[in-house]
Amino acid sequence: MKEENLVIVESPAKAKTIEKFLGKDFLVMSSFGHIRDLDKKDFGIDLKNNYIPRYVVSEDKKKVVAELKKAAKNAKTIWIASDEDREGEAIGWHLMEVLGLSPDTTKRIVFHEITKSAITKAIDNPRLLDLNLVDAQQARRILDRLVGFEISPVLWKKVKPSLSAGRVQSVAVRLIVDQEREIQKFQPTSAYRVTSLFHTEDEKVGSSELKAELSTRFKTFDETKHFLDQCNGASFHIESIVKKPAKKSPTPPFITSTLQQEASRKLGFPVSMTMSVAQKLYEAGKITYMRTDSTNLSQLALDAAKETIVEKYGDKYYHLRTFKTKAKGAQEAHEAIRPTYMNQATVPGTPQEQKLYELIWKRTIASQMADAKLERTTVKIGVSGTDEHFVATGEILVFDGFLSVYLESTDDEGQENPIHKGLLPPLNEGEVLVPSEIVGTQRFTQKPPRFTEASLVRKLEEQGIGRPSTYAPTITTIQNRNYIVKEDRDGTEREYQRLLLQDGHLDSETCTEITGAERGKLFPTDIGLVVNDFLVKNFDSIVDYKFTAKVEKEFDEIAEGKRVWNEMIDEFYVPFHANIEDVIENSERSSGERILGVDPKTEKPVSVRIGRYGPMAQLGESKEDSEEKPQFASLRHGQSIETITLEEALDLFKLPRQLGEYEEKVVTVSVGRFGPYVRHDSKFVSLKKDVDDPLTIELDRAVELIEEKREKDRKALLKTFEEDVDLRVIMGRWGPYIAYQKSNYKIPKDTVVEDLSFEDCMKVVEEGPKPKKAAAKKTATKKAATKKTTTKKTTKTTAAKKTVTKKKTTTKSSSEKK
DNA sequence: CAGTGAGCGAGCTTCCGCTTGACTT
Repeated sequence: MKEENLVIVESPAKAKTIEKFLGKDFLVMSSFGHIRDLDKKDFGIDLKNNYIPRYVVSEDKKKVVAELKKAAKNAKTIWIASDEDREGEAIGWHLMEVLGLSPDTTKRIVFHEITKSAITKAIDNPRLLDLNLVDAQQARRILDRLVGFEISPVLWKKVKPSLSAGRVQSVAVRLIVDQEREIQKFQPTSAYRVTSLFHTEDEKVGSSELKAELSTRFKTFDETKHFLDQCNGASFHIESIVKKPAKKSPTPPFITSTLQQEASRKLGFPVSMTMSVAQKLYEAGKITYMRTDSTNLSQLALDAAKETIVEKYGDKYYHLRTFKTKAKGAQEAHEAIRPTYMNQATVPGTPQEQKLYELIWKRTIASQMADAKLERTTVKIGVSGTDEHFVATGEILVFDGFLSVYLESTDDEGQENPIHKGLLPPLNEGEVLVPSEIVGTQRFTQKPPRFTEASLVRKLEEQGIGRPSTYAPTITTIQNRNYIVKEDRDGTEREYQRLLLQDGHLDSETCTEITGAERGKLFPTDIGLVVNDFLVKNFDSIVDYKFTAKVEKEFDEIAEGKRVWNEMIDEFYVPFHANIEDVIENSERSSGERILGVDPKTEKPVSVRIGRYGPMAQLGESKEDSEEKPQFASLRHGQSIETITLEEALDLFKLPRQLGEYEEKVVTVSVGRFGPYVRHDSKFVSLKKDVDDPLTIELDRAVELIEEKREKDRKALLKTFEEDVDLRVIMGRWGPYIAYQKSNYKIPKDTVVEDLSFEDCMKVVEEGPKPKKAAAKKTATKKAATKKTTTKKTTKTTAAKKTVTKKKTTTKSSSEKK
C-alpha cells in the first residue's frame, strides 16, 4: 500500500510526537541529523575547481538512508521538516539529493515548537528549499574543513603528531591560556577593611547588633591603626536612615548554555552530564528539545505556565513575560528548554534526572512570575572627630514573587557580603550607638577567575563561537587532546594583618588564610600552551576571538543571496594557504624547550620539552662523535615544563628502582601512564595516592601492596572451570563479565551468574557479539572485518601491512574514549 | 597503553555540526 505522505524530521523523538498530531495519512521518519559529510580523503573538496565538495553518506547512516529511500519510493508527497536553521536547510538539501527529489517541487515545512497548531499551520504553508541558505552552510562546512585539515598537519610536523586545530577548539583553548597568563601575571594589592558591631545605648550588648562597614578602605596598616586610635573614645551616632524600594526580575527560561551553567553551579554537573541527562528527559517526553539557543516559549506553554502559577501561588504571583534572545548568531529553530507539562513539578527517574527536571521546571515557571519587591535600608553612622562614616545595609523582602520558586546562582566565590538579610533593629536618626568591637582586616584583591566548563561555554556563546550541539563535545575534545585539564588545586597559605579594638584596647595580630584553592577548574597543559603559542604566532587571524563573528557575517551574506559561496571561500583560502606553505617552510619546530641547568653528579645538561609522547625531561646530549645516548623521562602528572625545577627533573631519572626480590622474582617501582606502580612477576600494582612515594617506598610496603591486590583479584573472581583454566567469570566495575583468553565478553541480560555452566560461557564466547576492541566509530565495523580476514596472512603484502597499522589506530582510539 | 623520546621512515593522526545508541573492565 502506498503511503500518502512522508514527513522527515531530524530527531526520532520528535518524529514520534509529530506522528501523533498528524494522524494516519502521515508517516513520520527521522534522518538522525546529517546524513552526509565531506569525504575525508583529499579534503573532500576540489581545491582546483571552485571548491566543489565531494559528499559521502556517513558509514553509520547507510541503514537510515536505505530505509528513507524505501519509504520515499512509496510516498506520494514528501515533506522535508528539518529544523529551520542553516544546518537544517542543508540536511533537507542532502536528503533531496540522496533520495532523488527535486528542490523545485518537494515541500519544505518548518515549525519552531512541537504543538498541534504549529504543525498543522506548517503543513498548510509549505515552501521550497532555500538554496542560498544551503550554500551558506556549505561555505561554513568547507571553511571549517580547510582550517582544520590544513593547520592540524602543520602541528604534526612542528610540534607533535596527532594534534588538532580548528576554528572553535583552538579559540576555546586560547581563552583558557590567555586567562591563565593573566592569573600568573596578577599581583594582588591589599587594603584594610574596617567593620564594626554596634548596639544601641540602652540595650545590652549582643541583643540586637548592627553590623556596619566603614565606607573608606585604608591602604596601610598605619592608617588603619591611626583611625582605630581615633575611634577609641569617639562617639558614634546615626546621621541618616534611607529606605529605598528595589526589585528583582526573573531570568529567561533555559537555553542550552544557561542550562549547562546552572546545572554546573547548582547541581555540580559537568556539561556532558547535563546534556546526557537532558537527552533522557527529552526522549521520555518530559522536556522540550535540549539543544536550543532560543528563550522563546510557545503560546501553549505560556498558557500552561499561567494556569499552574495561578493555581499554585495565586494571581498576584503571575506575570506574562517574553524574552529577547541575546546570543550572537542565534538561529532559534526551537523553543526554550522547558517542561512538556507545566503542571508536573517533579518526575520519576534517576536522582539526576529528577534534579535536572526540577531545575528546568523552576526556571521556566519563575520566568513567568512577578518581580520580587525589596526594601533596602541604608544607615549612615558618623564618627566624632573624623569625616569617616560607617554604613549598615539591610534588605527585607516585601514580596517574594518569583523568588519563592527560583533564584539564579552566580559564579562569585567567597566574596564577603556586607548586606544584612532581614530586618535591621529599630533605629532613629541622631541616635547614639556603642561599638562592641571594631575590626580592621587586611584584604587582598582577587585574581581573575579561572574558567569552569560551564563558564567557558558562556564565554564561547558570548563570542558567537560554537553551537548548542557542540559546546559539550568541544569541551570534551580539548580535554581529550590534552590541551586543558579539569583539576582541583590546593591553595597556599597567606598572612594578613588584623587589628581589633575592644573594651578600649587596640590589639593587632598576624593571621593566616588559605588562598587560591580551586575546584573543578580548567588549566592549560604544557601541550596546550605550546600549541596555542604556535598558533597565535603563525595563524593569528584564525585564532582571533573575532574570527568566527567575521566569517559568520559573510555566511549571512551568502544566505541573503548577496554573495557567492565559492568566491567567499576563495578569498579566504588563497592567502590562508599561502600562509600555511610559508609556515611549513620557514617556521622553527616548537617544543617549549627549557634548559634547567646541569646535573651536579654527571655534569650533563638537563632540559625539558614536548616530545613525541608529551612533556619530557632529557639528561645529557646526543653527540655525533659519541656513543653515549641521552636519558629520557616523562614529566609526572601535575608537573609542568614552565615551572619544573632542576631538582624535580633529576628525581625523574631515579626511576625505575629495584627494591629487591619477593618469591624469587624482582620487585621494581616506577611511574607510568597511570601513575606510580610496583611491578612484580609481570603484574602491576598502583601505589596508593598521597600515601606512597615511588622514590622512597621500600620492599616491605611493596609486598603489602602486591598481596592486597591479589586478595582483591581473588574476591572479584566469581567462577573458574576445570575444563579450561582460561575461562573465568569476573566481577568488574560494570558488573560481572566473562573473560576468555585475552578477550572479555558481556553476559546476556537476565542470566543468573551463579548458574552459568562451562557450556553456557563458551556459548557466549562463540556466539556473543565479537568483543570489538575498536570503539564503535564510523568505520570500526569495516576495520574489524578486514582485520579478521587478513591477520592470518603471513606474507608481507601491502594489504597485510595496512591492517596492522589500522589495528593499532583502532585500539588507540578505544583507549582514548576512556 | 605501564621499558617509548633522534637514527630509516610507510602510513597514521585532523575540522564543525546535526543526530543517537553502543560501549566501556
